[in-house]
Amino acid sequence: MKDVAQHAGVSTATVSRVLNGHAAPTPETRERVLAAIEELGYRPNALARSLRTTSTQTLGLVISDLLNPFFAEIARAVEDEARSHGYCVVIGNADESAEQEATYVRTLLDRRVDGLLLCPATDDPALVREVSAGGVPLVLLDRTVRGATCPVVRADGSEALTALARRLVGAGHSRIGVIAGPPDTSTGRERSTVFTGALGGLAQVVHGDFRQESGSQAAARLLDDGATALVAMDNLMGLGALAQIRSRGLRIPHDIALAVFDDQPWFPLLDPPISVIAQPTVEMGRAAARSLLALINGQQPDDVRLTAKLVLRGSLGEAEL
Amino acid sequence: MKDVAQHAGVSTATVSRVLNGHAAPTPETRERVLAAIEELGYRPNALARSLRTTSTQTLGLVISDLLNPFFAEIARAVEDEARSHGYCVVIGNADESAEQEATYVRTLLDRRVDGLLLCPATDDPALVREVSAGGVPLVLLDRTVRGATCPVVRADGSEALTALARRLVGAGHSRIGVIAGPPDTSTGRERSTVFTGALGGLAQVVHGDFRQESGSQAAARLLDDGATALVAMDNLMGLGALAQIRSRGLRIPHDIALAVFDDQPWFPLLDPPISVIAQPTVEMGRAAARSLLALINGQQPDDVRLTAKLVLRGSLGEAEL
DNA sequence: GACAGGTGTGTAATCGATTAACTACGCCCT
DNA sequence: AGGGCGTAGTTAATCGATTACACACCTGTC
Repeated sequence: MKDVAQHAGVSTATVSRVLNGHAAPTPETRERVLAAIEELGYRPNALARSLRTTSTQTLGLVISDLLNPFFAEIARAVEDEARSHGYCVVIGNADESAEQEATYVRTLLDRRVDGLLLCPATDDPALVREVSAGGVPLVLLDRTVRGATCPVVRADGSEALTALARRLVGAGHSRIGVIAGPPDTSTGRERSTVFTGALGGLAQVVHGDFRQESGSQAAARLLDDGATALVAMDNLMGLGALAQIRSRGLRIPHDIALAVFDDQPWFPLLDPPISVIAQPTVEMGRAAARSLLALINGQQPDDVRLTAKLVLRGSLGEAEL
Repeated sequence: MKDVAQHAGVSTATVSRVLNGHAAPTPETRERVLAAIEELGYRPNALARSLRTTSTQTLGLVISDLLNPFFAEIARAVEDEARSHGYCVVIGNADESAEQEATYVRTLLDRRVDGLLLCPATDDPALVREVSAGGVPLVLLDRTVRGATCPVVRADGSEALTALARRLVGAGHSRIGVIAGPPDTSTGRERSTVFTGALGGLAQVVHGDFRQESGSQAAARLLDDGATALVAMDNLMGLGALAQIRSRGLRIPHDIALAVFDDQPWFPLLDPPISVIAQPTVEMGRAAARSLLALINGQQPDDVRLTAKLVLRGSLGEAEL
């Protein structure tokens, strides 16, 4: 910057003013400064700027699992929304591990992100408290924690799950296997609670960890127990369940009915196409980014609840179409 | 930091030394400082530290498309490797757009990342030159650019593609549709060049843009032209091709043979399972991160070429099994 | 012609860390 | 006793920006 100033025959203050679009500098001064910047290929040091202004124009996003396409899509949406407001997003991948999540949250805070979006790996409010105590704007995404005091953006699957339950019961299924998420995550618990509630006593629940392998194992257990329908509460566990079904040579929907929470582009391509509960993923990401930006600007955004929708495609049997 | 120093009855210099594990401070001084840090919940400001040390312990990763599971997996691998060396990764998503890519690269440079990993959206070496001119360590990943002067990490699919070509010809296919990537990306061009070369004159090539929709359209065109086999040079275009095949009610492999470059967890679940050319995705990401870290440490890492493998599963017809 | 008021720039303090250079304090040896 | 030396800790410069305040200059008015 000093070089630029010297080159243009002005002080660094003036260079800074030109850079930040202050009203002060004369058009001709501005011209000279811009020429010097161009000539020297100068780019301002964002670290120094942020140190001085205490604003990084950066949002932190800590997601549960980058390999889960659901979260990848969320990340993409958050980023789009943030960019359109002049913010940049730093993504941290917690890999469904609470420690790694905490590490990332702290790293991001140390780098002074202006706000933080978090898809918490567990229910435990400790980390959320820590962030709030630091006074950093925080929005929870997809999942919540016990006694959360910050805005939460999530999808509500109750209606869709109830409709799904009704349909399965109506089709005569009496042993329905539920592949649920971890009981210490809000989505893991809530989805299966709502669903099993709607099923009366017909459900058998096995908890997985939102990963393919656990879905496969859970499906194995449920199939061994004589389930005639499986519902996976997450796309990766759904993938695992499918693999298990295939490896046993079972046919959908003839031998086993299947539905999955969270849609993926390849579900319609299976034979039969898989029925799903589709979440408004992109809208969730955008809404979360918007809430966070509002919070940063001193507003108090409300929680956002978007509704998930049941999409029937054939994997539940003739009855559904 | 000043507060901590005061609290512990020492100067900020001593606090800094304790923080950075210098030999100087007495065990008891260290103890007092740590106590003060604990008590005040002090966390050092990474911006200030980086400004002073000119090192951010951060790698930049600009990928072509976060929604492409191939790149998501790469990102995950890069991050793992970086973390194990004490580095943090900032991901930028270029969405296959050269401008957005340039924007991200500049943003990351402005934030003084210690090094940059780039999956270039196009062949154009301009951006690479800009980075190199700035003296920032740079490694290209998956794709290269014309006249690249920096280390490149990629998968070599030549053998697999040649084997695939031989097999298709051997099975009697004479109109083979190739759904290639954009001609201005190295992977887009090279894969189809190698493959069509190995096919003699039997190939018809349509270029897509590494997205699902383009794969679908390309497949439509090729099927209209009477192709009996389709090969998609990327998993998303493969997904599109599959959708097109399904929507026409064609059966694999009876009506049309299909193979896809780049494996995905759900390909084996289709009926029939899709034959693919599998890339060592995780190893690519790790290798790229390692090369970049070596570059940062002043070494001169070689280019890395990992080999992709043909995996036959049934979608090419009886002949293959 | 002096003076208020406005405008464009420069000076220097500041953000929160790191670190070179220096000081103060023992301790040992002659 | 005094000089040399090693060690623990302090002072102050520095990284590269922003910005409050001061200053110089110009214009218009009485």
